[in-house]
Amino acid sequence: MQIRSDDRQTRDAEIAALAKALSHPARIRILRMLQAAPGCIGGEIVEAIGLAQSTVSEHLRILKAAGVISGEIDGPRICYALTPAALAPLTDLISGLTPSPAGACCLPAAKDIT
Amino acid sequence: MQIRSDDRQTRDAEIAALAKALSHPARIRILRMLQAAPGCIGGEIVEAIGLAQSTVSEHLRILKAAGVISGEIDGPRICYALTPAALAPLTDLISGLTPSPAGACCLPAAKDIT
DNA sequence: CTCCAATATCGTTGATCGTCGATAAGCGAA
DNA sequence: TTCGCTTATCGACGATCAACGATATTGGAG
Repeated sequence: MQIRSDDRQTRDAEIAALAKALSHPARIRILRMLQAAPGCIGGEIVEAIGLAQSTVSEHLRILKAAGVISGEIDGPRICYALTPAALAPLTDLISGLTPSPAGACCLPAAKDIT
Repeated sequence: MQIRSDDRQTRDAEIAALAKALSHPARIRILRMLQAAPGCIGGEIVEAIGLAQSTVSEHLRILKAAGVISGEIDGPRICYALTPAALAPLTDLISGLTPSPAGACCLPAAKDIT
């Protein structure tokens, strides 16, 4: 068994899955809303987003599946909270990217263009 | 004039677009490959990814459209370089997310469960 | 118990995505 | 010029996504 390559592939897929969870404006909005509202939030999100209740519920499900938010039952409603620690693999990748090795690309000859 | 709300919507969409650019394992792989290879890279990506040349070209186009990479023409081939500064809006959002206000959710009564 | 409010789930429809093969375009070499 | 190599573009197909309305489920109030 190839634990090594499987690990690399798995991590790429995991990071891509996290990015996909953030790849919709409505979900970005939800995250910002939860960040701004320290209190309990339930169906207020539905009103603020302006989409159908079932659609917002689906977005919340996606965010919850990615581990970015968590839902706690509070009577008839559900209280969502941010758990951004789940984004660590994504932020680790991004922070590891360095702008560019300057002239490391394409060798000396390429500079003649200027 | 609601420059404010338009700005917010636009920024959410921009952030979502950046996340979407990172939402595929092959594109994550390409970024890691460019990070690891300081020299010029062309069709080597195609071989390493294991997908069709046209598919890889499409992934490169998406990354370039998002501003995450840049392509410099070097004779018949193209040299790609990382430009991760374009990810700033995304990282700014993520770094602004705080884990959770602890018991700020669902008011005092909710604590009885324990 | 019944009723009401909040949330989740189901089924569908239109749009977008990922992938491929085939083909075109650009550029250096001979 | 023509030849060969590298990259981009063009359909086309299947899969996934986003959105909705309608319906089920859950839990408190009366």
